[in-house]
Formats: sequence, C-alpha cells, structure tokens
Amino acid sequence: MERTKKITIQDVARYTNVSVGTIDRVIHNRGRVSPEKRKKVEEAIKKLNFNPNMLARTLALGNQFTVCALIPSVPSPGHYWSMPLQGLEMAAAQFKDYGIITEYFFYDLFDEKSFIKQAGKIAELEPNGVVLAPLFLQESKNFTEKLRKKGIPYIFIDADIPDDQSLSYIGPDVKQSAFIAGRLLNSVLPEKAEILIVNMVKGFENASAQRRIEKGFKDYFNKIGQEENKTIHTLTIQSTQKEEVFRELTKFYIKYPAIKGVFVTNSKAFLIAEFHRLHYLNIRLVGYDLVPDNMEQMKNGGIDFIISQSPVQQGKRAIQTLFDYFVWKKEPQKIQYVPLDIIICENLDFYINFNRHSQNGINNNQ
Amino acid sequence: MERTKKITIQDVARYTNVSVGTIDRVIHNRGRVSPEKRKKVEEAIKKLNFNPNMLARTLALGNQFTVCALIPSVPSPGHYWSMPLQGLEMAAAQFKDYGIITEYFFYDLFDEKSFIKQAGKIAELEPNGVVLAPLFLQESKNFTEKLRKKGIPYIFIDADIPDDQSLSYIGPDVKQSAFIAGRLLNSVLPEKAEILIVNMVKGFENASAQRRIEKGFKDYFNKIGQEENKTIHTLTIQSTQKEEVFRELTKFYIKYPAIKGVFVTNSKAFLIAEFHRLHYLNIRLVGYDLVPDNMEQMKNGGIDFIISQSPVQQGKRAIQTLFDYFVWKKEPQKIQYVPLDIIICENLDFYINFNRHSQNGINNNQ
DNA sequence: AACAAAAGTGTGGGCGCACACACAATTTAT
DNA sequence: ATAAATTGTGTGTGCGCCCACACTTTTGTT
Repeated sequence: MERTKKITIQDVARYTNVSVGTIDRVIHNRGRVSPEKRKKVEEAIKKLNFNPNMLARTLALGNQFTVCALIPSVPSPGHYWSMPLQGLEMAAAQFKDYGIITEYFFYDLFDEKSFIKQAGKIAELEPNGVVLAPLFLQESKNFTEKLRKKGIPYIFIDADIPDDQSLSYIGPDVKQSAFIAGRLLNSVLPEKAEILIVNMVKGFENASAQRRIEKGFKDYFNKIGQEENKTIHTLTIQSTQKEEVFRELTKFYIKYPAIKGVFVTNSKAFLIAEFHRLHYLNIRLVGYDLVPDNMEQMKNGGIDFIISQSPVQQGKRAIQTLFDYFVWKKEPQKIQYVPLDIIICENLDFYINFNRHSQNGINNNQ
Repeated sequence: MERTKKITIQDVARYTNVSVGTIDRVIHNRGRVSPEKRKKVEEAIKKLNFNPNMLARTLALGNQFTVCALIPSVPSPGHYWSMPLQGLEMAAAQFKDYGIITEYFFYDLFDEKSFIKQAGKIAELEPNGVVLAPLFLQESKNFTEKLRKKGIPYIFIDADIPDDQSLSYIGPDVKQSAFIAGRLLNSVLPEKAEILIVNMVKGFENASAQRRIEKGFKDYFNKIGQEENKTIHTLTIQSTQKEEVFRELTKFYIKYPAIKGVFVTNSKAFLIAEFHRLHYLNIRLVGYDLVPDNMEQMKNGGIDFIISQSPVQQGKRAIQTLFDYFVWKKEPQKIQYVPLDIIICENLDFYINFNRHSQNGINNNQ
C-alpha cells in the first residue's frame, strides 16, 4: 500500500528553509534561535505533524542507565519470587537496546545479613536506579536512606514502606486484598461460622504487611455486619516447616474444632490444605499467590480461592517505570497498585499459560 | 558506575580481523563468506556475547508495515469496544517508531453492511496485516478469504472463527469463561435453585459464541453433578432495548417466579440488574465485561460477579503479535487465550485504575 | 592457457537524530 | 572607534547497523 511517508527533521528543515540544527534547537529549546524562525519551525512541526523518531534519538544519545534489582533469591524453580524476577527480566530485555542495563542482587528471605550485604554492593555500584522488595523493614530503611543521600531513585515492589520517599510503590493494596479474601471466604461459608487466620512468620520479614492483612480481613466482616455471626481466630506460627505447622494446627484444631474456613496470609496455604486432606477436614481455604504447591492443592480441591497479586507485572512495571523516568523524564505515580486476580480451579490454567509465553517485550527474539 | 561497554558489530570485526560487512553477512547468513572466517566470526560473537542493536537495525532497514484494525465503533465513551481500541492504540504508539503504522476502521455493531464496506476499504488498501473482530460470521469469512488470496495475514480478537486460517486468535476461551460463570453463580446459590440464562441478540452477531457459552454453562453443572438440583432455563431476547428487555423479563418471571440466579451471556447484565432492583427481586447475577453500566450495578449490589476478558490486553496483544511477526519473523501461537478476570465489588476499582494509566508502551510521552 | 564465472571481502553511503564546532551577524564593553 | 562577548545559524560527525557495489581471489570451462 502507499506508504504514509514519515516526516523527519529534514523535512521540517526543508519546509521552513532553515537547517536541521535550528530545528533541533527549537525541539530541545536550548535557545540560540531567533523568535521568527522559532515560530516558523514550531508551526511547521505542528502542520507537518512531526514527531522525532525515538529510535534514532536513543541511538544518537547513546546514554546508559544501570538499574539494580534487590529481591529474594529463588530457591526452587516455581518459587514465588521467580515471577517478579521473570517480569524484571522480560522488561530488561525489552529495554536493553535503549541503554537500560539491569543487574540482579539476590538475598536470602530468611537472612537479613544477606540483605545488608547485597544492599551494600548496590550502594557501592551507584547505579542510576534501584528496584527493591523491602521485606526487612529496618534494613530496607537504612538502605533507602543511603540511596536518598546519593540521589539514587528507588522503587518498591511487592511490599511498601509507607511514608518513605520512594519513586513509586508497585504492588498490591494489601488492605483491599484482605477484603477480597474476606468476601470470597464468606461467600462459601454458612451464615454462622468460625474462621481462622493463619500467619506464618519466619525470620524478620516485614510483618506490618501481615498485620495490615489481618486487620483488613476482620474489617471486612465488620463492614458487612457479620461480626456477630463469624468468630475469627488468629493463629501465628513461627515457622513454615511442615512438621512445625502441622503440630501447631493439630493443637489449634483440637481446641477449636468448629473452624469452617481458613485464611492464610502468605503463600503457604498449600500446607494447610495438606493438613486438611490428611485429616479429612472439610474446611474452606483461601490463600495468596499462584505457586505450584498452591496450584496443585487448588486442582484437587484443597484450596478454594487464591488471590494473586500480578507478580510478573510487578517486575515488568518496575523496570518500565524507571525506563520512563530516565528516558522520557516522566514522573511516575507514587502508588501503582496491581490487579488482584481471583483464581479458582476453573481459570487457573489461563493464568499459568498466559504469563509464561513472551508476554510482551520488544526484544524476545532469541 | 563503570559502564559495561556494549559491544557492537565493530568490536566483533576488530576482534576477528575482518570487515563489518563480513560480520553482517554471517549474522544474516546470506553466504559469500569463507568457512574459516564464518567460524571465526561465529565464535567471536559467542565469546563477546554480541547481540545486534535492534534500534540501529530497525533504523537502517527503515521498512514499514501497515496494519489495519477492523472493530466495532465506540458509540459512547465507556463502551466495551473502547477498551480493545485503547489497547490497540497503546501498542500502536509503542511500535510506531519501528515502522508499524496502524489504521482503524470502525463498523456498526448492528449493521453488517458497514462491516462489508469497511472490510472492502481494507482489502483495497492491501495492508501488511489485519486485526479484526469477526462479529459477523459470514461477512468475516468472506473477508478473510479475500485476505488469504492476497496473502495478507490477519488476527482475530474477541471472537474466533474456528478452523479459519488466521494467524492467531486472541481472546477468551468462551467455554471456560462459561464454566467460571457457572462456578461463581453456583457458589452463591442454595443447593436447589432455578437458574436463568439470558441471551440478548440484536442484528446478526456471531451467535455461535453465545451458543458455546450457553453450552459451557450447562456443562459445568453436569460436570459437578448438580444437574439434578439446578433447573436451567434460557431466555433469548431479540433486542438490547430496555423496554423490550423488561417486557420479556416480566413475561418470563411471571411464568417462572422461582428463579434464584441469572447468567447474562453478553455485557448487558446491568439491564437485568436494573429490572431486579425495580421489582425488588433478590436474584444473584453474573455477567460479562467491565463497562460503566455494569460497574455501577456491581457497586450497588445488583451484579454479583463480572467476568472480564482483558479487553485492553487483547488489543495490545494483537498489535504486539503482528509486530513480532513482521519485525522478528516470529510465528505466533495459533490461539492466545487471555486472562479471565473475576471482578467483584472489592477488586473492581483496581481493574479500572490499572488499565487506565500508561499501562506500558515505549512511547507514551506526549 | 586464456578467460569467464563465481566466491570472498572491504568500503561507503544512509537510516533520523543530537551535538560540537565553525563561522557570521549582532550586541555590548572599553 | 575597535575589541570582545554574545547570539544566531549551518555543517559535519557519529550512534550501530544494513546493503549495494567495487574489488580481489578462486574455481571452472573450452
């Protein structure tokens, strides 16, 4: 078909009888151009509908930006943190040719020392930007303070530290996610029922998130005026080890045998599901995150609902945001909540498949 | 920080003591290079980890691709089809500088003549690729046949024509979406209940999709062994006009006053919700698509679940797929199902907000 | 052997843009 | 008045890559 000739800076120059240099000057308005010509050029740009070719611009500028990502390591293939990582990598590939260089620093989810160590490395590198999952509260605060002093912008993913001067937070609205959990669990429970919230903590993870989840969950039942009908217990287990969890659960269920629904505030709902299955307990279960263990339990009916917080998106978005910030000088929104997907047995497969394949990415040709 | 010098074709040339021309020849293996040098170059590329800069390549090649999108027009701001369009536009902006030129052709959802007319225009233009929503079955078949003859690849979005030789289908798995609807409705219904499926058709839309939805919905109840407990009625209304719909509903509900749950197979669930509200009917309701009217009814409790089929994603994906096909010569998957999001009152806002803002897009800086 | 054809290789121009620099036309300072 | 600083403008080079073309060497043919 007849090609709509794309107009270049040269076309504008010819049209206005000035040199490309002048055009360039008015585009970047760095002065040195007479008012008349400037006006003529500006009009021509409008009239010809000229937009600079970003590829050429990027190529000509040739500047580079390094961004460091500080996230938990991925101990096993299907682990939760493989998903944000995947998103980061996809976006990194996409923007590679734009001069975005992405480096990854992994820390042990249960060892704040490793966090400090890796954070130190990043601080030393002095990158142009940082993406971090601030799972250790105090250590993260120390780190971001250092970054602030050096003038390095940083973005939180997955968990937030409110009131911190981060460039942006990209992750779930935890309170709302708890509301959803409440709603979902409530929908499959009888009018009157006892409910259990299970917290599992190990190490010194950013526990404020868990507390906010718990609160949101309870708030939901207040909000809908069900606080009379539903008794909500809380069980906090200082481990994610199966044996330990099972022991605590046994103890609890003996004491409170009337539990009809359970809400697990982290990605370990599958443990509870296993327990239920083992003891032939017919208890509704809601949990977080589309990890393989949870998917398996969902498929065989041990988990009723999974709330997924777009982990891949989070990674992608983070890089995207920094890219926009660096290259287009676009100030991001301070808070970027991601979709909270409700997963049930029936739509499970789509979420698995859709995110696997070359979701997007300019450059996924190898 | 010390910048990881990105290696170029020149570096490879210097390293291997051959000219860039030769390097270029082996990269695109278009022959004319002796076996020894070829080997040396290939090794060097591996060793130096050279990847060609896609920006430079695109710039140098300078070829253009026109893609035409044939979709329903957007009669009002919040209309369903504004969302796929939004996705198309976002992706179009993203790939503009890569030489992808996107043109839109709109047809009237209720007028197959307009479809034929617009399709004719596209055929005349002979673009490099086409994205179409094949809502008119026969007309679409005629169109794609013409495209096939001309060797123009095309992609279906939103609705599929099975067994057609399209490059790809990007849209929901309708059967599965109906399963989800069944599951959701069932979860909020008593053990024994009467259910109503409402079809609304106007004009000659691709009705096979609706039939597949209906079948999938019924299949779900068979699958879970509830066909005994649930009586499923079907009501087909030949209009989407409020008055007409209300009249038919009245007639139906008088005849079958025991209906406890309704499943609407298109995006007009809000009409049913209004009717229920008007007559103080406490009936559970499941429908499709996050259009403003539905959102409003969901907020005031008239709709329990909305299933959303990632409309924005569909548009984005379509352009992305053609881009990959043209520029990277990447053969797409024949079927690309999109996520089926389950929307409830509690997560509604996220879906609204998240898709509005610069979801992504290299080039959204103006 | 002589010469044509083919294979192998390097050079240079161009894609669209940014920017440094040279120079001309001012304006300002001395 | 002249030198100096300032403003206005054009030219040229390079970003990394692709490709047409000229050139050299090898191979094949009668």
